[in-house]
Amino acid sequence: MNDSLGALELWVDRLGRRTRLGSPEVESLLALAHRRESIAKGRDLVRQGEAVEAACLVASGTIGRFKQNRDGLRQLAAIYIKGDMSDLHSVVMPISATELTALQDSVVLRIDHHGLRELACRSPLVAEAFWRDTTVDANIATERVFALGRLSALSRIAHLLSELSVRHEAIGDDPCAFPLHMSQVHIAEATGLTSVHVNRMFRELRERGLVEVTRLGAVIHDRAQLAKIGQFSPDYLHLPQVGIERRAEGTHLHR
Amino acid sequence: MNDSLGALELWVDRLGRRTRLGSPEVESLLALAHRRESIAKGRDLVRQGEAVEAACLVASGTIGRFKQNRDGLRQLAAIYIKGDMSDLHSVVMPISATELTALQDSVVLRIDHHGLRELACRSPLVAEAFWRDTTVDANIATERVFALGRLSALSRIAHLLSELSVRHEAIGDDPCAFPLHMSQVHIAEATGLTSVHVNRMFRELRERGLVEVTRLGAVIHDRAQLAKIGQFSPDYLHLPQVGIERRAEGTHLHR
DNA sequence: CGACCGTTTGAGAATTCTCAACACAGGTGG
DNA sequence: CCACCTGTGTTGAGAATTCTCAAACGGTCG
Repeated sequence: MNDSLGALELWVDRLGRRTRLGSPEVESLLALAHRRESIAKGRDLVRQGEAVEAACLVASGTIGRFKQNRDGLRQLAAIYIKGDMSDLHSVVMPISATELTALQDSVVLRIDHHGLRELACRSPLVAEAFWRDTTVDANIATERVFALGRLSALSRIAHLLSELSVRHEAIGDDPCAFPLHMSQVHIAEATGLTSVHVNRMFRELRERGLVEVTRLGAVIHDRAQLAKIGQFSPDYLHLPQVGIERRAEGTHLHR
Repeated sequence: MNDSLGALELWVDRLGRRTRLGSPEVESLLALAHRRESIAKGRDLVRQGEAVEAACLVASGTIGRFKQNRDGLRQLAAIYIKGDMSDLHSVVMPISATELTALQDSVVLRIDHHGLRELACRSPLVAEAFWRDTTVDANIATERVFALGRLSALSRIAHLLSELSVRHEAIGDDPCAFPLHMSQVHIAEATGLTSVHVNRMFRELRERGLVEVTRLGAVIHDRAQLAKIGQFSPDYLHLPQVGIERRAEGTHLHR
């Protein structure tokens, strides 16, 4: 699905929407060397405390960022889908404080820090674009703090689904029917709940006619209501409608 | 204590520890123009959605970053003390997704984006230092996600106090007796609890002989035990060694 | 077929919240 | 100087949400 447009193009496109890059910069970003790598479900890309020398761009599947402690307590702190750089910040902080794990069979592109650094040093605009990209990531973390600290179980799930809906929309998927490459256990790890309770909340959402989550993905029937329950407002994602409108007028990417 | 050392010096000093800056860079950072501003308790420095043109460096008091929604639900997402830049990221993301509020009477230095940008454009090292600084901020947010999602009320509070202890230590305060310029309501807003429950947990911590929190500040009697309860390990702050180990020379504080 | 992973459901337990009341300090105006 | 008022901390009791433990089910894959 959507493989016509590569992950690198998606990522650079988004960088370019948030930062006005010149075409030489765009060219050199698109020309970044990378290694394609398949990661089986449950496998780690990066361990906690590990020093990395490349950043990971998600090409397919879903990558989760986990914070874990000795007791095995595990919290899913971020979810990355196609076109997301899961650890661009590793360029300036190579020792990972968290762990990156494939939530489903995935493909990532490893891009050496070296190349990224070089571009950033050569062009302040690129440096700015990188910094801005990781800042959006931080925004998402802050939003999650809000959700975990102040929302009920149902709302947290609604919030998460709303966010994923918008992010999928931004990469050309149907915002109301997108694949959810994660189990209910993963949703629980992301929302600070138990999988048992997540299951009950899914039922609640289903019975209210808002969302159906199956193995195949999420089908959202009432996006507005879902966003309302989840206290969700997409500003913090900085995905200006630009992307959405542009697509409406022409080539829809299929599916 | 450390009032001899200004906030700007503290901040630049920390930048320099995390990024190897040349002395011209350090000079120009220290020479950054700024406006000193007193903020009364409860007053906003920055509103949600507002476009800002300057970043705020905390000189005294405590500044909180809040995420709020229409219903008045309010979550404290970050706490800034002396020497912290509360919104360096505003340089690349001028429209604030959160709100900055003084938790106590505070003094901040407003530093125009213009000057910061200029330095970052002129020196890739400075750009890197800035990016790295905001990445630590993101690390803290991620850590908070972990605490909110996976820790009990008691642990969350222990975690927060442990973090504040280390951060105060890093700016020259006594790590076991530092001012807490926040009310129990603020602690509750930070930990996703009610102030009533925070109060009970404080009692629990007091009765266990671990911490005493009064209007004057926090007095930690058993730092190791507190860190253990809070599942706290200070790596993510990227502060340690330099400041601390210089004194203890080789001894690891926790673990 | 059997094993396994993920989902689903039930029932009781634990944590945390809500509501309510009171204490105590500091500041304000009479 | 006192009365009052507001903000903060403290405590109690019952209620609500979420967890834990336990069991069963269905699909998928070797």
